[in-house]
Amino acid sequence: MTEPSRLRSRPTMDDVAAMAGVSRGTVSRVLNGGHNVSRQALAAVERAISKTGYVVNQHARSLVTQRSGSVAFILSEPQDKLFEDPNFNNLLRGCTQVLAEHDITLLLTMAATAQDRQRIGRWVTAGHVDGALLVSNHLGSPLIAELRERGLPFVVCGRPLGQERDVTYVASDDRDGARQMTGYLRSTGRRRIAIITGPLDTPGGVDRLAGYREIVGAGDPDLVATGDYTQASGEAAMTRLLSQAPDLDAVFVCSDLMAAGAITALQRAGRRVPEDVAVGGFDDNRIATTTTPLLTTIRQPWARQSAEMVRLLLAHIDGAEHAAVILPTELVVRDSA
Amino acid sequence: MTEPSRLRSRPTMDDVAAMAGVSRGTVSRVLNGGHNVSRQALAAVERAISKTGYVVNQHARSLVTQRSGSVAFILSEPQDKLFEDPNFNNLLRGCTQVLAEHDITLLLTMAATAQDRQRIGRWVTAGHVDGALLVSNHLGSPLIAELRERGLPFVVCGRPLGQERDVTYVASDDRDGARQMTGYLRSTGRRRIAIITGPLDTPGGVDRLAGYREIVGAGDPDLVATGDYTQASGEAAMTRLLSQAPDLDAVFVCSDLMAAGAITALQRAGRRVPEDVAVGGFDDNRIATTTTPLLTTIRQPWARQSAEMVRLLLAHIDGAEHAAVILPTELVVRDSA
DNA sequence: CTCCAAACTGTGAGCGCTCCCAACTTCGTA
DNA sequence: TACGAAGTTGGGAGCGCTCACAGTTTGGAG
Repeated sequence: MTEPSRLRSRPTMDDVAAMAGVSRGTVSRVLNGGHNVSRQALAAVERAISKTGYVVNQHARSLVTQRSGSVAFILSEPQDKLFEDPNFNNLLRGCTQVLAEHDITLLLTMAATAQDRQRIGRWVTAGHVDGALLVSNHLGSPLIAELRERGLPFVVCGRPLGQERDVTYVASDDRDGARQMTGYLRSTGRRRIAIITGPLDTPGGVDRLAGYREIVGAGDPDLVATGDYTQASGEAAMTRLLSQAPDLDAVFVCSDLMAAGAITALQRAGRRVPEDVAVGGFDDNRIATTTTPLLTTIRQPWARQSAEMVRLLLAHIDGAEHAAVILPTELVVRDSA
Repeated sequence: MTEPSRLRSRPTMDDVAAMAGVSRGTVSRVLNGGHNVSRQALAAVERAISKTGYVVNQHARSLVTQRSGSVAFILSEPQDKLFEDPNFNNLLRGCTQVLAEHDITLLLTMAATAQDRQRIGRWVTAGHVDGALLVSNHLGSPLIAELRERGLPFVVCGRPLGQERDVTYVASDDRDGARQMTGYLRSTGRRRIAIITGPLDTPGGVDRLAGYREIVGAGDPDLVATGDYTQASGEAAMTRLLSQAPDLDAVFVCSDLMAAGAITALQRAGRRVPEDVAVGGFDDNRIATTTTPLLTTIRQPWARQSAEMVRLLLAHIDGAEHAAVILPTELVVRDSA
């Protein structure tokens, strides 16, 4: 039997203190900013730290500070979608970066099943994280209630349908974005404007549909199809629309990824984009500039979104009240409409 | 000033013990399997736990057990690639699942920059995790040396080029897979077989190229191009090959994602697949069944790969010796070759 | 009825750290 | 010369838990 490596016990503050010829207290002060420590004590401690290879024991520290120095990024979405959708990418990158500036680590966890959710609920409450960023919550997601009950600070990305009261969230103005796009399509002379929505139990699903309806009115049900934000679903939905309403001359697709799929379907059906059918997307992520033609879309401010989420979370951890932030969206005109 | 929620102190074991009318020790026993606890004590404690909403404080527990109950999944790859590549998805899902069976949480962290790596190095050593799964390591990745020095158990996914000694890793048999595919292409009568390799500082890059060369010999340098596993790079590499060697009649593309790009490039150049040019991929992930034509490829055993990685990591945490596991690959014939 | 093993329970020590307070230096100034 | 302020230092208490060990109860065998 070899000695398990984790038992080869790491140096503690006392070891460092002894080597530096100072007390534990002084070492602690050095570790926490070095205030009120003399020049030579500081130097001695730093030398001892690098000689011993000392690293603070986070569990001991957290036990007393009641802070872990990490926050969770909780995704409640089947993994496939996560990995296909560039928006998550943008959001994750943004949050990681902003948090790193505060020296806080972001931990990504996935809650695909009810069992996962339970494990994560216990996990976050056990003190592993100081707060959580909740992404991709469908209507009635039990995670919100669970976290609230457990008293963990959290911020939701997107409007938490039916649970807006007393939760902090950051959303982009989906409804207005949809209005802008639909209005733009109409302003270019299109009259049979279809829509491919996201899942109707997500804010991006219902709010963008609502914005669209504000412009076109109740409209023709044959002009409405629903996807699940994946490229394949966009393609399928477009095919469906084409058979339901062959005379459509524009389509507002509620995500760029689905729009890419829709363009594929249109072209396969022999329709020219934008001559025969104008296509508008939503998101303005990487994929919008790789389609042929380039996608006219609504820009979501991902960087601001991440920054706001982190800001609100940190504020919330420090005891701030609940807040909701709605970020403006912007029409980006390219070639597809 | 409101009271920060984290200070609204959670119930402790003593609270539970008091309510249940037992001692701290008995509560601890219940929490850790419930052995040697009388029926009524167990019931009383469980009632008290649910009434108080008690959740163990992981920091306190870890401080004494020296175990955190989580392991890190460390990705050293720019994020874009991560999110584009379905292989990571497969691997991540597999590992999460197997670890969950052991009630261990998987934490995903990304080490894109040198600064990230440093932060992660400190982070893992601070005791946040009991071990690490290292994914996508390029030649000379400093993370391996760093983790080894810090004494953290870890398992590498794929052969760690130049650092095979004393590190535990799980790889699939890249070389043999490449031999199988190249041999198959040749067996169907193809004579000008090109290759699009992965980056040559990764095991998948060099080993698959080596396998290819075992079959075709040193070959024509015009038949070799290198990509970075992204779809776009596959498309670009194929375009390059087509101009260097217009007479090629087959191409072995070292990842399915790149193969999808290559097919696009070929079709745009007016070559029929597989009639004019046969295309072989590598990975057999989701994308292989969405291309037209369906992709002939080499199956990597992702589920076994994840299971083996977790098994070895847990063993290593428990003090086992270093080990290397090579998993067999398998040819899957579909329509593209 | 006695005794011993087995089952169960309580308690103190201690994991490695931060925080606080008391004590001890220096100085500059009255 | 004396004295307070500011800077610096050491060390005790305690965060919430597990673990070892000692003590208590129970019950079956002798």
